[in-house]
Amino acid sequence: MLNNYSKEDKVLLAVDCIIFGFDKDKLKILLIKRDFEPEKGKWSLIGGFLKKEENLDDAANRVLNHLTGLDEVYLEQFFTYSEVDRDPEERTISVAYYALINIEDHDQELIEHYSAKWFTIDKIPNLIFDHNEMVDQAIKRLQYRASTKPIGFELLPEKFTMRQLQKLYESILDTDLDKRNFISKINALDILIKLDEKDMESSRKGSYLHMFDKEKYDKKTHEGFIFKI
Amino acid sequence: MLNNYSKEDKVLLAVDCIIFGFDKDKLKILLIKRDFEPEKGKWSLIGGFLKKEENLDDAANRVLNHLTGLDEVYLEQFFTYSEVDRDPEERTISVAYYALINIEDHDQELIEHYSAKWFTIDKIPNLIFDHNEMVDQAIKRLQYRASTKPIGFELLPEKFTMRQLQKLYESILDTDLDKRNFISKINALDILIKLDEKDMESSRKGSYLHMFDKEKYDKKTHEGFIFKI
DNA sequence: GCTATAAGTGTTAATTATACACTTCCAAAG
DNA sequence: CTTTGGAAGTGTATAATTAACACTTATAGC
Repeated sequence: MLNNYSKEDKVLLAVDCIIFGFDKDKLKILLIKRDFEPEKGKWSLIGGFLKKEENLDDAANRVLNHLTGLDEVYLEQFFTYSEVDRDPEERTISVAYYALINIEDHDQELIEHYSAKWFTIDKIPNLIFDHNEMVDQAIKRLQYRASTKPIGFELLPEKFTMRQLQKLYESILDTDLDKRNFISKINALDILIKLDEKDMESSRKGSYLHMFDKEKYDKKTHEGFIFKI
Repeated sequence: MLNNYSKEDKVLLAVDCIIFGFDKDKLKILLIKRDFEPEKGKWSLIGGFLKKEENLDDAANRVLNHLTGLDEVYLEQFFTYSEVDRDPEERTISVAYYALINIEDHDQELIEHYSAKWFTIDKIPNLIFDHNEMVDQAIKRLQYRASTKPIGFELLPEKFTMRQLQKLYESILDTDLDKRNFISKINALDILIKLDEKDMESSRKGSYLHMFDKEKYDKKTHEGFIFKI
């Protein structure tokens, strides 16, 4: 193809994906053992190359679906990494995304097939290339986003207890929260449905289950409501 | 070159740059009349293609320096645009940056040479491709960043009045601020140096000039201080 | 029926944000 | 010399939000 741009350099464009999951009371990310060179055998984010006929969101979804079997997952692009030597094999620019998944949902067989493993975010191993930097930035972005949009629910089962929600925010924000203050803040938002059902796993008394009321949230947002934790 | 990646598609990677300036009491951006096809003659952001031997920050700096003659300008990458047909000429992915410059500083001749023009942000014309979307997102990112980091000063001359600073934040945040509340907030931050010098342009009484005390800000930040407006 | 354990629940104090109006200064006009 | 116009500069009171804090309740398991 000959056109106005034809003398310009082309590059490989990858997407890399930080997959967050929330297990009991820990925020975790899913990593794979890389099975090809360079850096074969090292821990890595999942990634793949952008194809001609797709945009970056599509590519990130495709890559994520390969590993987890999941579709329609929350994904947010957050930064593009471009150091000249970041990949020793060949000049590659990588667009980083993070994904939020319900850790109970993904395809266990696929995970094993890729030798993937969950790591708590305070014990991330050394990763290839600039992937550790990507993880750090993904956590920062997640902290900001989770404070301003109701995306935390993506990491929880459909029905969850207030305590689970609190633990989730504590692990995302890396801080301790006061139980009473947290609950009254959440209640003031008025975007949850409290069920009659109780979760009996965590205590003898049991703990009421809640659901995120997306319709109500959308309606309130439309009327000017701003989510803030 | 033959390697593990050799069957993957390559793409053109561009950088596009939203250049913000602050003129009197208006936030503006600098646009150029595009002088090549496609979309020749239409208003556009400045941009250019990534070269083999540079990273994206370098490319953005290069592109910005071409148009303004400026160097060491505040630049932040904020999003990568990848719709398949965003550029009708050829598949091009674009990484968007915004820049903050002191509007008095740039090279007037270069601006004229490129038929560039400043537009206030509430009167942006129709731009090529997805550039209007880029501008909208740049403004949002600037609003967030200016609330959490002392980057506003990049848009002002070295010496500025409190009123200029207030007008700047008003135009960035697109809101009115109370003069007394604003000043006491800024004073509470304790990161400005008040000079004995006055600016006599704007009133008969004159208005004290201030400077951003970067050293003090860095020291305070190191000690846990968090900038917040 | 006793016990151990997490769930659930309100009030007060402290901090932060908002609302609001008059005086001062000085160049320019007369 | 006096007057005037216009922006600069300044403080307090109220409202809203956030932070600190401890006891009772429910129930499964022994």
